[in-house]
Amino acid sequence: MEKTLNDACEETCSGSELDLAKIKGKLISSTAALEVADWFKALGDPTRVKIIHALQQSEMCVHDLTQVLEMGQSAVSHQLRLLRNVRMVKRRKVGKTVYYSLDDNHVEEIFGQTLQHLKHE
Amino acid sequence: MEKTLNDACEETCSGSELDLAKIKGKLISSTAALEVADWFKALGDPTRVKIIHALQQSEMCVHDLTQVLEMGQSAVSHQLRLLRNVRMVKRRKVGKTVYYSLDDNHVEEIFGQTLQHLKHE
DNA sequence: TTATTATATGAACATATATTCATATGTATA
DNA sequence: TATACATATGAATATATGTTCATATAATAA
Repeated sequence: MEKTLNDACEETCSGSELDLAKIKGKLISSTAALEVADWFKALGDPTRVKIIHALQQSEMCVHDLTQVLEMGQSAVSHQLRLLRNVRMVKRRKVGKTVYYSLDDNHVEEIFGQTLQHLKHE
Repeated sequence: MEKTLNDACEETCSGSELDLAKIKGKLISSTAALEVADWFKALGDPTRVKIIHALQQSEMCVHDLTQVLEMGQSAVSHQLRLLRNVRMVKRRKVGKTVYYSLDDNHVEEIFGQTLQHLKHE
């Protein structure tokens, strides 16, 4: 009798040791994985990392951010929108100017922990 | 005397309130921002989120991961390489099969905290 | 050696993403 | 009202990224 690829592998690499069905059942759902990924993705760009880091120091208007980051107003604005979409930052309007600040304590925690982590290795 | 764009804005949106030069001086460097971004970027894809989540349950060989994730071997292998590059996972070879496991306690912490965080909002 | 199995990897392709440009929107001021 | 200013946004473009396909590598067994 022919063995299928799966049968063969289950014998060798895991079959007897792991209950794949059980692990598969416990695995995070695709939609949840997407949500989590989108959240981390927001921190996965150097411009946005800088924005978060800057706003950790102080609330700032868009123009200030363009000065601090040395980037175009449009680019900064686009990234702020993305960060707003995942609720990492919020805005406060005063006349013509819009002040941005962090809107998620969790981000500050994670961010600080990760900075420390990456420094120490 | 003409006012430049900057002069004008400094008066209105921040000039008197924030010392931009000081904030700029404290801002994370571009290379550090890139490192941090790359680290978070590794968690910014649903497939890799699933891999991390699965390995949190148990060490597993590549073939097991393909079964649990219901994905092609090549795709899984490529993503594992990426996770290895940022040292989130490590491998252990036994004969033909390669067992992967988490290689970063920090990842587990961050990951768990974020799952909780996203569930609660 | 030859065949089989487990994993890795380069190339190709499709999709996603970041920045720029031009312009729109909203607000204050002359 | 007309003008200037601060920010937002759609379109375009270049680059990055994820998956697939074909194949390479490494280890084992026949």
